[in-house]
Amino acid sequence: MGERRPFQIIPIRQVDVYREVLRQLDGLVSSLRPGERLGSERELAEQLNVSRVSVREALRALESMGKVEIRRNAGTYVLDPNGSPPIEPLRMGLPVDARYLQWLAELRSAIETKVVELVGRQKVDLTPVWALLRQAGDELAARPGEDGMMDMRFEVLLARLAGNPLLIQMQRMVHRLWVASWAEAGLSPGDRHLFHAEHEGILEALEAGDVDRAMELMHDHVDRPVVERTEEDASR
Amino acid sequence: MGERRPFQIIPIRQVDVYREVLRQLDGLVSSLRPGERLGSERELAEQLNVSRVSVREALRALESMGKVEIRRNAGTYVLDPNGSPPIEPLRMGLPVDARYLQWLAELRSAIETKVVELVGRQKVDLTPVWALLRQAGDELAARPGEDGMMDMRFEVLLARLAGNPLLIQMQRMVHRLWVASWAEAGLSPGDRHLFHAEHEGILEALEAGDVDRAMELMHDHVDRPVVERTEEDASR
DNA sequence: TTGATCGATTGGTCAGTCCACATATAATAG
DNA sequence: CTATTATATGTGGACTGACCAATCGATCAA
Repeated sequence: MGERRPFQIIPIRQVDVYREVLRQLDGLVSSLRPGERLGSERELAEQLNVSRVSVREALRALESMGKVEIRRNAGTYVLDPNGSPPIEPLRMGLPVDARYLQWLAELRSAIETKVVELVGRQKVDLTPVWALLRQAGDELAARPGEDGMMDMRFEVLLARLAGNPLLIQMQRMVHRLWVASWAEAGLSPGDRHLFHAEHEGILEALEAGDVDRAMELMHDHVDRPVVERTEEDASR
Repeated sequence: MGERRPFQIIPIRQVDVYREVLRQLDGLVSSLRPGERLGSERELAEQLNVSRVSVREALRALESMGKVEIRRNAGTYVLDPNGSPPIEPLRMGLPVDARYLQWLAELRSAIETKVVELVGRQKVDLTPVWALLRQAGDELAARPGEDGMMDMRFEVLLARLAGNPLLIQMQRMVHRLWVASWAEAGLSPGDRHLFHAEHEGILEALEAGDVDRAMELMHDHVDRPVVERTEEDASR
């Protein structure tokens, strides 16, 4: 090659088609409301001037991110960003054993006590919680066997009153992990009558303005020793 | 159609190729160690007896889940499952303002106080933390301007001592959110000398066995009022 | 030994094709 | 007219075969 270079050689802008498609479709999804339908794969491909394959790969990525739902023969639809967050990032593929359940309980306790603290400090109106609790008491008397997810509903409502969306989201993740893990371990959810009584105790402490006591009660309510224990947990 | 039906018609089991490929590749990834290479797309496709397209879609999903890294012209490699978890599920696209930073601080406080509590209750050896703190003090004296991520390193080490992987993972997520948010808001990280002193205070309380005081110190250390405030935060 | 070259491999992308299923529309039997 | 049945169309799912650009090694020449 000669040393004279009459033309300035500029590297061609290498667009990573897939990334770009993902970026644009992600933006499109954000601009749409939950339930709305994206164009068909063929439409999107044509508008973006890329092949259907690239669109499909991007949609798969969005799907695995939980942002979008792909319905066979029906189209792709935007999901509610507040709907059940993924728990894989937290789970980390750890085996569900007694130790794991203890870790989970500690996590729950960290969050729930914070919720109680925030609710207590802000002196919010607790009437809806009392209403929920009373309804739960009626259900408990009528159908003692039913599950009803009372524990969950109580704490979700409380977290909502705390007014911290990040805390709510985190609670959602931990709760999902919680139910999944207990189901996987095949353990019973516990004494619902005891739970109900403890809920009342926490609420009463909150109403009385005794935040510290409410936090302590919540801590004991959530972070109790796991009944079934494996062999290596003999100590302590 | 006649009412006589000599043949029993059984619906053919329609396997969803993509799901099945994803399932199997996910299992393969779990069985491999971080850094290991999956077979080439063509190999995997042949082994699974599916097309390259299906393999690629599954790999994209695994990639967006952070389980795998696809390197152009080089292959697909298993990622460290402990490496920086995704923060999208927590972030929820919320705007970063003073309120948001307050929420984040509350989340941090929930986790960090729990960490302190666990460390305190287990009476673990705090020598490595002291070592870290001393080193940080030296750095602080030598290069006061440097960042060094001390706050982070201190709390990560403490969380490790607490021995709860779920808590550690959650802390990772919140920390990533924390640094990202403060950077986005364009705020200064704060008085590093003060932080250092507070770290020492927390450690001293832990060493003295005063768990409650350590928790309180950590709470105040993390959940302090945000300096810059927006207009609508006049109240309170 | 050093440097250039060639070829095989790999992920990225594409066009085109076929399939199964769903929905809406049109045709038909009652 | 109604109700049922064909039919047409659109959708995501999957496959094939091909080409590209970058990378890495081996081979070959200076």
